[in-house]
Amino acid sequence: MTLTVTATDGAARAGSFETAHGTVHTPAFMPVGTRAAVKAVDRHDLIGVGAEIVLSNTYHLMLRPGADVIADAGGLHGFMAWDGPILTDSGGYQIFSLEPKISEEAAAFRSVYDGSHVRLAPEDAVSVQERLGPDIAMVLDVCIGLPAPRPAVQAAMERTLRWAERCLAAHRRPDQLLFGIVQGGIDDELRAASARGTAELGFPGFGIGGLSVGESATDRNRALSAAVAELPADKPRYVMGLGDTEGILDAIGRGADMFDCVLPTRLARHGKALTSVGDFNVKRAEFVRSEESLDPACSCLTCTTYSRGYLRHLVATGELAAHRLLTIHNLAFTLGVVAGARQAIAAGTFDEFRASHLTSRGFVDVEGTATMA
RNA sequence: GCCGGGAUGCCCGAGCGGCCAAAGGGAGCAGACUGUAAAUCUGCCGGCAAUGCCUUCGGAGGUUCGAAUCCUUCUCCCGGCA
Repeated sequence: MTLTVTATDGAARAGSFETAHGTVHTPAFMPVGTRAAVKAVDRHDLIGVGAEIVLSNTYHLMLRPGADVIADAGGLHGFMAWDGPILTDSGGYQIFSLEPKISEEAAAFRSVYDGSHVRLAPEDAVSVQERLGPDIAMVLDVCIGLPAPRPAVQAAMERTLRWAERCLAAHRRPDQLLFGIVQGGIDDELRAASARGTAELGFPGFGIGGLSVGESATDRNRALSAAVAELPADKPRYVMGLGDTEGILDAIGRGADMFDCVLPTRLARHGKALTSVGDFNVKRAEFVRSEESLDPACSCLTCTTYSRGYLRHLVATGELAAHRLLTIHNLAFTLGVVAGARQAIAAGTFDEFRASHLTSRGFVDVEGTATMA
């Protein structure tokens, strides 16, 4: 599998690659549907908002409803009625968020659903994902939070590399792409070594993980550059878990192609709207009688139909429609920025696009990193 | 008309002589959230020249070193009986 680069602008690039369920155009943002559902919305909403590929999760789905249930339902595509590309995370993020006991052999989790013991070895992550049937599976990596002492970061990175080999050896499905994952914290040398080692294994695509876990934007961008420099140009580079639009544009400017993040959907459920002129809490009393849309520059379902005053009311009263409507908008906003970047790269105006995005949202560029003004 | 219950901060509501500017909710305000244990969490929330002072617990008066808490009375609510 190859990423077809159709345009470049500096280090930024636009292109596409093929999966068993269709083409992914890059840069791409993937809404997160951890449990085979993007919270508060459904496939029609996702299509309406311009999502091309969605993400789901190995750990959660193997527990509920179980990989075999999903396999029997026609895989994730059949189960969740999404016939476009799907990527599943391997459970590596849960190694960070749920802090299982971890050995060279496997991660030993407690189920968040019933407390039972759950063992997840790299080979299990692969076989579960083969049963789930996403177009793209991820290797099981060891994601650690930052800041962390260098020896711990190095150990996680090296184990990730060993696990990547095991995942690759266990991988059977030819119709499924298995991406490797680069670790290494914010240490340039570790990042470079991780990227080199992962690239040598010959994956069709590469996750850059272990970022947006506590480090500064400056450090993240440096680590990103260090990783990208060692990755092949003809394979997609997926920055895992990065979702603020400033961070995404910083990463696109450094050659990243894919992103996913719960931020737009979670913020929506928490009543916060992302807009072209900055983010705000929709519940604010000042919007009680507002007839404006959330974002005058947005053409999503929510913005073309409902007023801020109405949305404020829905959020304030806890109406479930607020979750869907704000989720639709925040996804449309984020996907819109990425689509805008794609067009700007094609037009050779990526820097201007990024600069105007930062300015209107109240950010400034500090040595290549978006920083709040 | 009689008997009984009640009136607490923006709202609901605890407190029932000092540890009360007064629990707890809600509302309001602010903040967090980044490969989802998250429709979640945190802080503020009478006023001020502010390690202290001032004004608050229906109104007025009283008892007490000290009252949101006890007494008298007034007003208004609620329940029962006429």
